[in-house]
Amino acid sequence: MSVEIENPYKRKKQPEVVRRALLDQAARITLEQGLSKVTFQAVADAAGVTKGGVMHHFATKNALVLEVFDDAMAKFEAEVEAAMAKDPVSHGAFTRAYIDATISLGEKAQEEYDNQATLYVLMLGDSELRELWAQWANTQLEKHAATDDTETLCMARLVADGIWLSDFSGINISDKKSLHDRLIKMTQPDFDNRSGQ
Amino acid sequence: MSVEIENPYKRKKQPEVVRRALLDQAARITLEQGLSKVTFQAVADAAGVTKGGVMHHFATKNALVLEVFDDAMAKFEAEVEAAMAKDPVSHGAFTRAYIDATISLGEKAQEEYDNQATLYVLMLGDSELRELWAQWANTQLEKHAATDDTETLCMARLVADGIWLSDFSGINISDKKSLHDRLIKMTQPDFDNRSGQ
DNA sequence: TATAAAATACCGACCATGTGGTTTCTTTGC
DNA sequence: GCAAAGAAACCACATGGTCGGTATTTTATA
Repeated sequence: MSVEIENPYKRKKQPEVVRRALLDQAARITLEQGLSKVTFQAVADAAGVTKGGVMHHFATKNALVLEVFDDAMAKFEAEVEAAMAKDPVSHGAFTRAYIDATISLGEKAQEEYDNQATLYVLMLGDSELRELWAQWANTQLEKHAATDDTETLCMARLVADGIWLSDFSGINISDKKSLHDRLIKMTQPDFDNRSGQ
Repeated sequence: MSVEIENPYKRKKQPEVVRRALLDQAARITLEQGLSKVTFQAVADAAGVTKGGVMHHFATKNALVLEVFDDAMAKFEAEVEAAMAKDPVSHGAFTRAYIDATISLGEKAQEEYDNQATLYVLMLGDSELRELWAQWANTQLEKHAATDDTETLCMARLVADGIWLSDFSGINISDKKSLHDRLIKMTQPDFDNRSGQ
């Protein structure tokens, strides 16, 4: 029953949990305060470990940021693939999934930090990450060229990106839901035929 | 462009030229290496003055960055207004101008593209600047509500933003020119009537 | 199964460097 | 002469990174 200070070394070792926390906190700080505020100290404090602890998991800051980015990209990819799996229509399936993964409507779980925003903020601030992103995106486009290569579909994806940008910077969009529905309609197989360009 | 390095103290004093060089170099570094590399030292070196010289013009780093941003925003605004002035059609004039100011086609001067990119990179990395940008954009939207408030026009602008994003990150867009033309068509007064949504 | 050894997880003191910022001084131009 | 332009030396401090220590967990071995 003594009030002795616990020996900090005696804390339970749970590398996976700590590692996860470090990535999450680093992502949160990136989003809320910008990449420059993602310091070993800040991440360590946020995750409840010491700087040394962080550096045990991530040798350099670059490595840390890279892993945060990879993590975000993996989540994004998973989200897209999950959405595609549920889509019965093949034409435009990738585009629909991309749109839904990119645009955050009210219904989307907001409690988790915004994964897409982390992704974009990181890549826009670092040319190396930008290349990784471009590589991923271009690969995806090639992969789904058979079903998602029309100009209309490309445009729909670009609108989604634009919406994210507007949202993030705080620019008003009058009716996002309506716009979203319109985008989805644009991805229907017969859209380009039934309505003029 | 950059001020020549002559014997210190003996160089002619040209505060306006130096100031301009500082803003330009800071913008260039922002674009090429990211906001974190914009240090007094780096800007000073690039412009051929000393750190003290930079700080004579810009008391703090925030002030420097803010002025770079203001500068870029002013240039963007000027570009938009110039384009609008030349447009005989009122409906969608702002949107057309916005599109042309945002998308960099071959014919467009590199400077202007760089300016736009600087704007976005800065604001995406700093929440304070983001607010400034949102404020400007929202004001513009209000101002041109009479001529540019339809969902189609909003969408066209969002595509333009999306194109910039793709361009900047290096994602392939098959036929940008064609897309651009399509966007411009979307801004015609009778677009929403003559072709289905 | 017991135990020693090796590997891992994490702490905490330390260091070198670059940063934003201050101050003082010299030069120029009116 | 005097204010502005700019140089140059300086400072405090946060940062990325190193290093050696300590506790826990896993693995090897008997």
